[in-house]
Amino acid sequence: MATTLPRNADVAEQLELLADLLEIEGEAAFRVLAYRRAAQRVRDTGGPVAQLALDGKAKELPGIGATIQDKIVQIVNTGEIEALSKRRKTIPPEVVDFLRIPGLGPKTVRKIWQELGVSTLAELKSAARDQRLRTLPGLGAKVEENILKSVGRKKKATGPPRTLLGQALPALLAVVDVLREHRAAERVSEAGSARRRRETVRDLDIIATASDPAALTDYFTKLSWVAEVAAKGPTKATVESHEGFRFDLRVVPPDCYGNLLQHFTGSKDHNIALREDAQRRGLSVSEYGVTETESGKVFTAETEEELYERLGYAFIPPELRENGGELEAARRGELPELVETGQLRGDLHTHSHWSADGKNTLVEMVEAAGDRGYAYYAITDHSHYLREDRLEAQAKEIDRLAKRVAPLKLLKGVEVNIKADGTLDMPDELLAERDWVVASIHTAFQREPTERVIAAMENPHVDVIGHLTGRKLSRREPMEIDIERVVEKALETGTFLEINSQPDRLDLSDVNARLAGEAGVKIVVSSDAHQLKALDYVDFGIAQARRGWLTPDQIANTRTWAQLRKLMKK
DNA sequence: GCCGTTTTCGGCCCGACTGTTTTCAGTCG
Repeated sequence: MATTLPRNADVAEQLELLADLLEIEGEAAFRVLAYRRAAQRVRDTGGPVAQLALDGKAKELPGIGATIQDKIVQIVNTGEIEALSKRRKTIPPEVVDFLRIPGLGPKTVRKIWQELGVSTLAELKSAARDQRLRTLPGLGAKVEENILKSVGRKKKATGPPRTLLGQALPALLAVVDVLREHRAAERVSEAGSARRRRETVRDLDIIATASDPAALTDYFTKLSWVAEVAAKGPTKATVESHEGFRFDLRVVPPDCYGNLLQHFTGSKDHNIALREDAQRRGLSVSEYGVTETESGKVFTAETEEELYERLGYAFIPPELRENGGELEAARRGELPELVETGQLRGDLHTHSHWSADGKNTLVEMVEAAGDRGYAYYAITDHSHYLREDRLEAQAKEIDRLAKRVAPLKLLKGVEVNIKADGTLDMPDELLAERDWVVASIHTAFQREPTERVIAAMENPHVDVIGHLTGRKLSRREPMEIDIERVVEKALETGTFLEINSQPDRLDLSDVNARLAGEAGVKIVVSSDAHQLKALDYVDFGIAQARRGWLTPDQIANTRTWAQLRKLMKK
């Protein structure tokens, strides 16, 4: 029954929990790692892995073998992996939560649980308060202090929340600028998941070379906005800002800046795969250089390009470094030429004061679009604010403005709502008068969203589906959209799919964007701007497209309007 | 548990920091 298949996120969650439980049991580290890797692979896969497992094809995914495939089938059949059910009976549920406390790893958790019989967070707290933890070898006052501090703060127990890239990146780049001003600083760059432009980030990573690393590290920990210094050494420090951002700084000598930047940009999975591959070739890779195991000879790189070349790869753009096949592609010289922000010729999803939630007037928005150098610009105010005479009034204003802003081509668009029953809330004859139609779901997210989207795509006037899954990062889960059926219908009908650039949407996700792109669906990158500065959000949308391996050819609005029209329905 | 231009068995990334220690295990990224 296709409708009851577990989602990839659910499968991954079970694999991760099993890994945690095995680790607490003291299982061999590599088996634990195998489950974690499999979980990550499931998360990064576009289509339903449960279906692949049923078809016996899940084991073709890297990191998933026959054993884990069987366990995924168990989830389909009984709802849970057997080995997981079994261990749940012996390990108290809250003991797993101990792992979320900073400084507590599996070894320590196991010791506390087994030797002191502590099995809930409340018991853990009182054991710390009563100074009973320090009776265990290897544990002292500091651990107790740490537990008392973290257990009280509920949020901390699950780690700091992930922040939207759209909020974190400006803060990160500002700190980078401040560090560049220091006399000891030579080169400073953002790194980590923010440099890879992941949609949300946790730690904000900065790397640097410096004439005096200790001085720069020290300066970093003493900046005025630092609320807490979590770790500090001569070449590495971690601090937390008052806003709650965690910044990591790491400093190395200038001649291995390329090695460091590559190392600290990650992802972890990319680096592990790269190092395993290097090791098979007799090379050991670290942030300081590439060492030939035999001779002990060390190769350092001032740039990432040199480093990847030394290891036998084409340069891999940061957005692709997720161990999603980029290493193999780079080895063969088959990486895609990724789309860039400057290649967008127009914005095809924008709002003005004609939408009640639009913050700027039509004139202001259009002039800003002109300043960006766009060739075309679609005004797609919400359909429900354009009832009766308002629609005509808005159209007239666009017409007047169009003459003034030529050669910028203004498109009379609309964002039409897909209603709960799958029909659109603007009649076809009015849609037909519009140059560009975005159809989106804004309500009744549980009501058969796939069927409704498919119905919308069958409408000959609908050009693109807006923010397909309706997710709001860290606020609203995506709708249960069957992406493969949507992709199939998009190809059949010639409907585009949007990458919505709003920092809390970024919808399509990177995984879905890649899936759609590979299938041949054309993607539109749009700002969905409701105010002037939101026009810049396309930078995030383009980053998302790059993370989806998309080339300019796959992005419809890298084309001229004349070229784009030829791709549209009929 | 997974995987293979040295292997279907025997390996499995690498280094920094912390706390508790007199040389290191555990944790973290």
